[in-house]
Amino acid sequence: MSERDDRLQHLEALRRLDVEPFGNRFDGASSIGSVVAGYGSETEGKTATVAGRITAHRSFGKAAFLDLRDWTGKVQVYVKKDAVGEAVHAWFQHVGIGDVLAATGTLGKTKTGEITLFATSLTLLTKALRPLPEKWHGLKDPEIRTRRRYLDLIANPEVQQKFLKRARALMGIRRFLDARGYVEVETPMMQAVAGGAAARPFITHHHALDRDLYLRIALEIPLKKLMVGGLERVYEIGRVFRNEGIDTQHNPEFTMLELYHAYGDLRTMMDLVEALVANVAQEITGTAKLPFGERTVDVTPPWPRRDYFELIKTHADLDPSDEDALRAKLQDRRVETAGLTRIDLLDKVFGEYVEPHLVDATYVCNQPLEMTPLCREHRERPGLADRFEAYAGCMEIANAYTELNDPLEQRKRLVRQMKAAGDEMVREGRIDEDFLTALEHGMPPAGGLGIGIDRLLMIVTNSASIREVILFPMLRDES
RNA sequence: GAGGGCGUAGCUCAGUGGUAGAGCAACGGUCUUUUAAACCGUGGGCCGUGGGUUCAAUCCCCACCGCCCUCACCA
Repeated sequence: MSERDDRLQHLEALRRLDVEPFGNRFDGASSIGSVVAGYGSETEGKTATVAGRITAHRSFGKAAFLDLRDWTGKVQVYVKKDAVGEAVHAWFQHVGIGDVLAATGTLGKTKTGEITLFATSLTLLTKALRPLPEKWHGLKDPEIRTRRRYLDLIANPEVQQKFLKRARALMGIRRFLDARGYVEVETPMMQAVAGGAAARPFITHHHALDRDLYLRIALEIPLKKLMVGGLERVYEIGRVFRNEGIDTQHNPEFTMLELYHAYGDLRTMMDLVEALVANVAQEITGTAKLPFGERTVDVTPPWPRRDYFELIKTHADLDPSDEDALRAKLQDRRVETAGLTRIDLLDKVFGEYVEPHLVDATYVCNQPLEMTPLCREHRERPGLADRFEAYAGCMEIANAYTELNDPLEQRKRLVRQMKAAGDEMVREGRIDEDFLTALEHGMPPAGGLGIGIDRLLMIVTNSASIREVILFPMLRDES
C-alpha cells in the first residue's frame, strides 16, 4: 500500500465525517510572519487566524503540535482535544504533513518559550494526496528540485525567498526606471527577422500565414524603431530565446532588460546602470558588497572604467595586436584556435585571462568595433566601439552602446557582419529592411543598454547557477 | 558535441557476484506542552531502461535515457 493509498483513505474518512477535503475561499487569515513578528504583551492572549501548509506534526493522541508555514513564515499550532472539541478532533486525526489548514486560536508561548497559536477551531483547506520530501535533509536532488519546483519551494524555504527576491528586484527596477522617466513597452517575441544579436534563433511556424517566424534573440531592433517614433526613453523587460548550449550561466530562454535614451550616449548609460544595480543590491540585500560564493562582489558606484586592450595586455601579458602571441596564450590553456579571426582570438583571450579577475563591478570599454554592428564608432579612436560591458562576479551582466544612427553606415555594417557569419546567418538572420528604413527617417542620438536580469539576480541572490534564479529552467523530457 | 561523476523505498543515503538496508515520511498502538517528540509494532522496492557475461547480476561489461561537473558552443 503506497502512501498515496493511505492518504486516499484519509480522504474518504474525512468525507464520511462530512469534512470537505478540498476547501473553498478562506478569508481572514493573517500572514504568519506578521503574527510572529508582532507578538508581544499586547497580542499575547489575543485571537488570531492563520492558514498554511503543515510541515511538521508532533502528535500525542489527544493533543498535537503542528508547524504551519505560509510564504511569510512558520508558526507552531497547538491542537488540544479539549480546546477544539470532539468533532474537530475526530477529523483532525486524518490531517497530516503536507495538508493545507487554517487555524484560529489564542496566541501565547509554550513552556519552552515558542510562540504558539493555541487552536480553538480548525478548517481543512486542502488534503494532500502525496507526501512531502523529508523534513530534516530537505529536498536535495537537483533534478527533482528543478523538474518539480513546487516541491523545492515547499521543502526549501530559502528557495521560495529567493524567488520572492527576484519578484521584488523586478519591481524595484521598474520603479527605478519609471522614476527617471522611462516608459515600459512590449514588442513582438515572434519576428520575421531575429535581429539585434548574433545568436541562433528558435524557429516556429504560423499556420494561418503559412510562414516561419523566429523567436526574438534581443529586444534592440524594435526598441530603436520606437526611438525613431519619438518614444524618447523606453525599456522592455522580457524573455529572449537563444538556441544554444545550456550551462550554469545560460538558459535557452532568459530575461533581458533593454533600455534606450534619446539624446544620451554611453556616459548616460554608465551613470544609470551603476545606480540601478547598486539600488537593486541595496533593496534586496541591504548592502552593495554582495557575498557571492567564496568572494564578495562590490557594486558600489562609481565603477572603475577599464580599457579592453589594456586589460588583455595586463592579465594575458602580451601585445594584443600580436596574433601569434594571442594564439600561443590560448594554446597554453588548450583552447582550440584553428580558424579563429583576430577578433575571436581577442574575445577568447579576454574570456580566459581577464574575466576571472573581474569580481567587483567593472566597466570594460573600447572594444573593437567589429564585434558590435549596431554600435557607434568611438569618436576619437577609429576602429573601436563606443561601448562598455559591465562585469561583476566574473560574468558579463550588462552591455551598452552609444547607438549607431547613421542608416547608411548601419547597412554596411550589417551586410559585413552577415557575410562574415556565413551562409547559416544569411539564411536565419536576414537584414531587417524596415529597421534601416526607420533609421533613414532619423533616430536621435541615443544611449542603449542591455542587462542580463538572470545573471544580475545570480549575484544579488548569491546563486552559483542560473537555474537557481529561473523557476522552470530548460530540462530534457523525463525518461 | 567531448570527457568525468551519479541514478537503490515518497525524501536523504548505506550496501553486496548468492532475490536489499537505515533514518525521516506512512500505517496501527501508548501518550493532553512537543519541537528531528519518545517508545512498541507493521507495510513499502522492475536497485533508471534494454542487452550481455555468469549456475546466479542491484553489483561486472555494452548500449540507451536522465541529472550534475568540466570543456566546447555562446554579443
